[in-house]
Amino acid sequence: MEINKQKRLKARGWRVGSAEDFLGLSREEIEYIELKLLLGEHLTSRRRAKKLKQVELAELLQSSQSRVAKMEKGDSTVSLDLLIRALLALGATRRDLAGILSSVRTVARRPG
Amino acid sequence: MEINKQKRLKARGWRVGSAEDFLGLSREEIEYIELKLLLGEHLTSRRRAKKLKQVELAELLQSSQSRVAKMEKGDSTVSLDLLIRALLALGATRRDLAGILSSVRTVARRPG
DNA sequence: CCAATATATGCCCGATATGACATATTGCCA
DNA sequence: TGGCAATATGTCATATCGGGCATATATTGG
Repeated sequence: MEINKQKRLKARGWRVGSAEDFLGLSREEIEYIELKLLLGEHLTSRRRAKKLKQVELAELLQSSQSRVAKMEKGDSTVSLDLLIRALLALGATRRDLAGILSSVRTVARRPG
Repeated sequence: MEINKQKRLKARGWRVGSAEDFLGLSREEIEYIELKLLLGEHLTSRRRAKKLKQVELAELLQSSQSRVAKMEKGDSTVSLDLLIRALLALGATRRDLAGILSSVRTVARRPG
């Protein structure tokens, strides 16, 4: 687990601090978080592909711009449910979702 | 969409009745429900593969037998979140999940 | 066919996610 | 650099989810 990932996760609300340090996260927890980030990233690209702004997608989903922003960022207050329903609403099929899940998340990495 | 599926879905709490008939469900709604059923079925088989009873899995998940039963049946009060976390807790990886999603659900069918 | 065991269903109430709003931050282009 | 559009973040009330219990219904072994 590299430093960059740690930063990205710690950045948002993931209760990682205090007693239980980051490295104390169990495999499931990590996979779960990765899942969210992954789905969020794909939501962004699907939205962009349709030339929609967050506000417009929000309208489509009967939600709000702020919530869409949180979805795309994998905020801790957003459920997989919402994320998946959003993707479905943008036309993704079950197989598309499968493709997303099996894809490898590319994390920006500093040279060296 | 065959009769069997309709029955299975209507059986549980899916608000399908009254005004909006089953056929009125949108593609997303259908995919969403299928997703749950699919994940639920795989949860059952993973649990069985580990020779666990629902009570035992419940304990593992810090949940209750009744909730596990509902997960496995794709009850409407169960979120994808819970289902996926349960699968992760049983050792499934993101790729495993992807495999599940892309699999085709086999529905029992009467001969003839 | 009967117990015993496993699973399913219904309900309640406390926990958490959600939409909405206000506001801050970023990104873009002249 | 300024100014505007887009996105991000914080907070709150309400709606929905989740654990737990009671009980009904399967399923299994004798």
